[in-house]
Amino acid sequence: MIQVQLPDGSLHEYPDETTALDVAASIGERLAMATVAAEIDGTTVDAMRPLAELSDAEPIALRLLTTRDPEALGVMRHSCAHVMARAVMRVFPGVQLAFGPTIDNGFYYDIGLDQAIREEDFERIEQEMKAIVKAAEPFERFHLGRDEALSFCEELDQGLKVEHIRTGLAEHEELSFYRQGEFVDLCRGPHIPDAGRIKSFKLLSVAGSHWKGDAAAGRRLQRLYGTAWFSKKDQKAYLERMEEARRRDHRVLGKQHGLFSITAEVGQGLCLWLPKGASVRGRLEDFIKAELLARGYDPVYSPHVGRVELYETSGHFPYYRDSQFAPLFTHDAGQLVDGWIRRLEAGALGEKDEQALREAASVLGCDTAAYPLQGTQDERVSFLRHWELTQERFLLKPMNCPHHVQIYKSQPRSYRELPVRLAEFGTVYRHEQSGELNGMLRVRGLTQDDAHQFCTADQVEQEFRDTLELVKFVLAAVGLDDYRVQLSLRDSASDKYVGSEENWDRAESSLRNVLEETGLEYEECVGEAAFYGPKADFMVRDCIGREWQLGTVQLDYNLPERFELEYIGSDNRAHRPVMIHRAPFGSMERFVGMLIEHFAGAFPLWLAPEQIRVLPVSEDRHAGYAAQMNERMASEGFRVTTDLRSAKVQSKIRDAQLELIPYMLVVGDKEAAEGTVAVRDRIDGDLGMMPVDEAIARLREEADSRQVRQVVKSSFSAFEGESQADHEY
RNA sequence: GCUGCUGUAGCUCAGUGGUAGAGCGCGUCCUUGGUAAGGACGAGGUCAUGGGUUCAAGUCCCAUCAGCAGCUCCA
Repeated sequence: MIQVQLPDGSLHEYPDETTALDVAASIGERLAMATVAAEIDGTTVDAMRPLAELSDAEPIALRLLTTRDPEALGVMRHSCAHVMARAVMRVFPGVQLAFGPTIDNGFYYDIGLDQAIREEDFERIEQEMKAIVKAAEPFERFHLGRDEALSFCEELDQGLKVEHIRTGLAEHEELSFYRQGEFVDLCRGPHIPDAGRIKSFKLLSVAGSHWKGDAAAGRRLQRLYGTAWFSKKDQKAYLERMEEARRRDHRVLGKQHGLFSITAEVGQGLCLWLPKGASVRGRLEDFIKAELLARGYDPVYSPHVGRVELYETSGHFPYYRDSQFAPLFTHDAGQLVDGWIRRLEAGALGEKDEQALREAASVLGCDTAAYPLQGTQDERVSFLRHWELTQERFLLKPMNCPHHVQIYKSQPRSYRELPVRLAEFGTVYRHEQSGELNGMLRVRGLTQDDAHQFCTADQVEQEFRDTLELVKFVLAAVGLDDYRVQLSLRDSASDKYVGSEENWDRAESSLRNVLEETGLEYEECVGEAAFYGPKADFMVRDCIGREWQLGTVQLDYNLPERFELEYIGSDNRAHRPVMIHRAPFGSMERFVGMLIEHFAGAFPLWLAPEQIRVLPVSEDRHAGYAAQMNERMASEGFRVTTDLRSAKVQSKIRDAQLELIPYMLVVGDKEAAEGTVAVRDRIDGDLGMMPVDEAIARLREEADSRQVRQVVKSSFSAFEGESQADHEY
């Protein structure tokens, strides 16, 4: 007999072979039906395995995982991945199984297959999956020793599994498998008792991947993504959420509403801010700038390029070379010599090529007569470097700090003027891998809302507190109030960090103190800090629950050292300041991209590129009064246009609604006669006629208080079918 | 960067090796209207680019460029 303790504390006795499923059945049939897996000693396990096999504890603390538990969802999805793999093997011969894990909201399975699986094939695979689910065959676990397991996988012709046992699982003496009908997979589990527990699933996409994530090895796999749920309703809600996210895609909305443009003509990852997008950005920048001034920042400007030496000193140029635009040389031979050095250093230069480079450099005007062709690699590199140092080399700046450091150094600093806070909307260029580019969210030219604070170690805490307040204030202005902070700390066991132990301790506890004191949700990530200092990243949740990593605050003990920054302390001696990098919103590109998705393109009044549209009822009779209203609104500081097309007012309203203009002023005979306007709100519709002054007061109040109204539609039903625009925003 | 998919009018997309299409938008004209689509006519294309196969290529093949999804990366 075994003793089992349930979460309510009750103790029960069961025969030796009892499984979690048996326990559930002993409590009730419906519970057994709903039981998907079990939790013993905090780990999720198969419900169909004998409990005695899983734990030696007396009693065994058992928690049944039912369709209500999130852990159960993961188990079921993993089983669904097996079902999918089984179905794929039925449809396509010669499938090599790789890995099929659970991910957020679903699962995937990586498979090797010569033939490309296309979305058109999903239907057939899903049909097979349905048949498998309907047959509701059990998942059966069994174990094999290493040798048996290897020959078993070889028999099954699953070469990737063989390799995985040999490499990834080299230390496992015994390997577990799950059998479901004709399908057997090397797998740690756990799984659901039988396939019938999968109530709803759908294949979502297929994409390329690599064996063990190693692209260099060049072993391509196909990754099939799917989702699965315990009810059709949950799945439908999930798919609707996905659809909602897709509908908000800033790349689509940005094009539709003329906010920004990224084209091949201009260059990959290089964003053009169209007038309307520039307007939104301008409002945000003005707003942030005003805040910075109020908080004691000094705005500065710096050029878009800087001498390479700056970034060599900072250490970034060599380290991030691959993700930077190539340096600019004023000498024709610059690029050539640069490539030459890199080839030498990589040891990838043959004698013949070296001779050719020498001649070419000479043709381009670099005197290589004294080049030590017979010398060591170091001697040759140093000859070239010496020449390079006599040349001007520039870099499109990949970050603003070196320039700001130079501004700090432009005069001697006293402790009395600290902290020095230098702020700039600084545009930087990074040559991101082409596959990483994504609309405005990942670009190659971006403008950071950057600032560098130079302060003493005891000022760090206050500076961090101020930055948090700034972030809070600005995020509130755009209706974002759900965010958390990821605090990255050092791993005290490692010695890769610069800066004194004492400074780190002090800084880390300062950051933690401030976070505690603000009551912000935060998590500590030990070992995630940069080598030069701890950092705090802001994770913001938008109105449909997606999390965005926006800004960051980073302490830096490295650059002050490398650039030999100093200030004169009260003791009349030189001290090294601490430097704080902070870009609370990351980049304007990313922030505005996120806002487009957050607002689904419908910006609040204070940010809307076009705030008001005047709609004359009759184009020829009311054009004069409309022009008068337009002028009045413009003189009150609103961004306003007038729709002078000879269309019906209904049609003009429809267009303005679809263009997400916050307010429409309908003007006709009545309004012209009485000096009023009929106000239509994008959200609430017709507000009726009112005196112009009242309309102005109302809109001004909304804009000045930066009110954010109706960020998200509560119901998704409006998006179904063709009538998607009905009363939408 | 790697893998897969895609590239046709300003936008969204049809298009079977044999004459280039639709809806929306745009222009002109008619219409002058009261809170989500008035009507007629019209313009608009080197089918991403460059090669190839073929009597014939938007369609098939190769390369390049770009986009999308994923992988890998992100100071």
